[in-house]
Amino acid sequence: MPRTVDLKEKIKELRSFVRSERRVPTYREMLTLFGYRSTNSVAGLIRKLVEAGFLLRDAGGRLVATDKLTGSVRMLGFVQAGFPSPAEEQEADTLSLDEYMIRRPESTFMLTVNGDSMIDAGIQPGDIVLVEKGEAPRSGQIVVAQVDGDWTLKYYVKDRAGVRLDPANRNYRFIRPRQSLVIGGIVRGVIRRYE
Amino acid sequence: MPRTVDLKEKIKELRSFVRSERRVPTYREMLTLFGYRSTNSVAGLIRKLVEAGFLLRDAGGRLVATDKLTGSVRMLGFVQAGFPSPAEEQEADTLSLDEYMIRRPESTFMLTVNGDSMIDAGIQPGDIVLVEKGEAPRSGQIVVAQVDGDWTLKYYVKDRAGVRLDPANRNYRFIRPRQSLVIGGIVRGVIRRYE
DNA sequence: CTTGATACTGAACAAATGTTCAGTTACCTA
DNA sequence: TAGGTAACTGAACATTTGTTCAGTATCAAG
Repeated sequence: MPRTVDLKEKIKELRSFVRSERRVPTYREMLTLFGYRSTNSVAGLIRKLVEAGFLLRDAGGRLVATDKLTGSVRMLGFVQAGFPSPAEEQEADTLSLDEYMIRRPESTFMLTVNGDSMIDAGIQPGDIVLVEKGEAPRSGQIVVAQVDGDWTLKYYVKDRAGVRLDPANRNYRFIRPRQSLVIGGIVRGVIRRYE
Repeated sequence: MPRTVDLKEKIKELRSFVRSERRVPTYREMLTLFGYRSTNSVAGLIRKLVEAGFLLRDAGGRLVATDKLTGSVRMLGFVQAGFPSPAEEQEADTLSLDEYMIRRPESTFMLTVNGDSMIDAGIQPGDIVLVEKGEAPRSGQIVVAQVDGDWTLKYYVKDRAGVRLDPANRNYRFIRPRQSLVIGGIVRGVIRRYE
């Protein structure tokens, strides 16, 4: 068997470049980045990186970085499963939070939550909800809705009497719209930042 | 006063291109994208987009898309403040969840939570915590820690008796490490996806 | 050792790139 | 309605781009 190149180090270098420069380096830039002296060497390496799924070629043949390369966070297991070893860290593919959390960017918005009406659903004041417009809510989903003039965050529930909006807080009662109900959007995700 | 160009429509087109192609279009591509017939027109528009902060030039003079252009979600106000009008939607700048949530990508990991020991802090089973390694925790921060062999998610608290790990659940008691305490990292954020 | 497959070099090439120039067109305001 | 400023056209240019070629170096397996 002939010799094989070690991709890991190259990927690390490439990831670093793509993150800081926000673009795929040119062949000449990869020369110095990877320590080659021929652009043909770069071409060979790129072929491997495409095969491995770190880069891909668009319709025009241009190189595009994938989430596997670009993503911000390394996806790992469960808390109880322990903590990753340095070896595992290097191995783990990265993931983009944007890709993970947002299906339809054109119709998704962030809203800051105030009030504690959804606290038992794990949505606290100050949290940010990702709201997707356009689709009709199903019973049990959390929605941003305008009930009789006031905007609020509640569970959307359909029952025999019609539509009901349930809080996730025992101190509050459910609301049943009297005159108007406008669904602003469905809550697709929640994010919270500490500090 | 001479005429002025309407940037909004162009930005919309450009955002759409950058999102789908994951790169800034070339001048020739912008010709068709913006409906121009001269690359010099494109150059003029690019100058405006750079001034407006949607694009920027790196050290080598290459065009780079900013988060203002690329980001996945539109940042808006509070739930009680109402819902954005279509006009506001067009205006709002976009934001990247990765940039917003993650300071140090190299040392940040995602872990899926199981167990309900932090439920009163709004962290539910199935949620994903963003954990940052490397720094020493301060009292009151949530940490992923190995206490006497078991990995767990708790508040890190320093008191007179030493270090204590507090759950956010009245059904559980705090833990005080007997033999060993390993801090895996500090919880910098929580994300949750519905469906 | 020999064999063979792969990694890599060095040089050349056509195509595509961003920039620049002079000149024309469109529009707002006074 | 006239003037002026910015938007835009059309064409040309030097660089840079990714790709390709033939040939050498390296390494593992038999």
